[in-house]
Amino acid sequence: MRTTKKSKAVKKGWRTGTVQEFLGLTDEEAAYVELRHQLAKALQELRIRLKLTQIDAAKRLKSSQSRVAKMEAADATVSLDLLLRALLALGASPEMLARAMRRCA
Amino acid sequence: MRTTKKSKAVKKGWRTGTVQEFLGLTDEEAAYVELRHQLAKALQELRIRLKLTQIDAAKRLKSSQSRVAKMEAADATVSLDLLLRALLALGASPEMLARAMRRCA
DNA sequence: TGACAATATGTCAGATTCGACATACAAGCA
DNA sequence: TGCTTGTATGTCGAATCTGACATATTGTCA
Repeated sequence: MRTTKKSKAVKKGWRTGTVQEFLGLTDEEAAYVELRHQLAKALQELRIRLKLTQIDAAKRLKSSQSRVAKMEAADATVSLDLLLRALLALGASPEMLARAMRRCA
Repeated sequence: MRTTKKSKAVKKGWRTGTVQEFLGLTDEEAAYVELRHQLAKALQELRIRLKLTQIDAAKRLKSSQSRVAKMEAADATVSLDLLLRALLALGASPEMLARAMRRCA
């Protein structure tokens, strides 16, 4: 939760804390979840930049529209493995992946 | 194959070409394989830096020694998913992951 | 409003990956 | 040489992940 959002919430009397605290996640688990979200976002951005629909993307990935939607939503049934392979298949450079990872820090 | 190695090989009359060419891999497939290897290497380096045996590491990862060995060998039965979770569990920072990715480029 | 295109969600059988175990191999030391 | 410790490899039942399909939701334009 960003600080700005948090302080506003505090003023309004909300109980605060990170999602991590709320769910009782360890640091690795939190990092893992964050990583998935960053990669999912990167995938969506890349697809849109390429002006592809999810169906177009699915064809390139030899997958289905529904799975592409789940990838972009970082659905629990989607592995990091699939996310990374999808990014590479759409032509993401290692640079791009590295940048996405950095965002997690 | 690094250029230095290649030129030496050429002098000795070896037929050359990348592993990628030889196996007929697409760019994404090659990148995927390279990524796995970089992460596997990073995992081993991290474990050794922490002065852990594979058995110690396995305990922290709630896995087994054999699987740790396979992770470090980038065995085909090990997913990127597992590799990344292992790295995070040993305390690798997103920075460290990003650096490993960069090495692929 | 209705019709259409894009995206999201639920489900499932088949494929892949998991931890665990057995066992083989390698290096160092008595 | 045998013994010990650390690592590598093969296998397997159970768990997870995948593509595909059906269907629901959302957004946009006439």
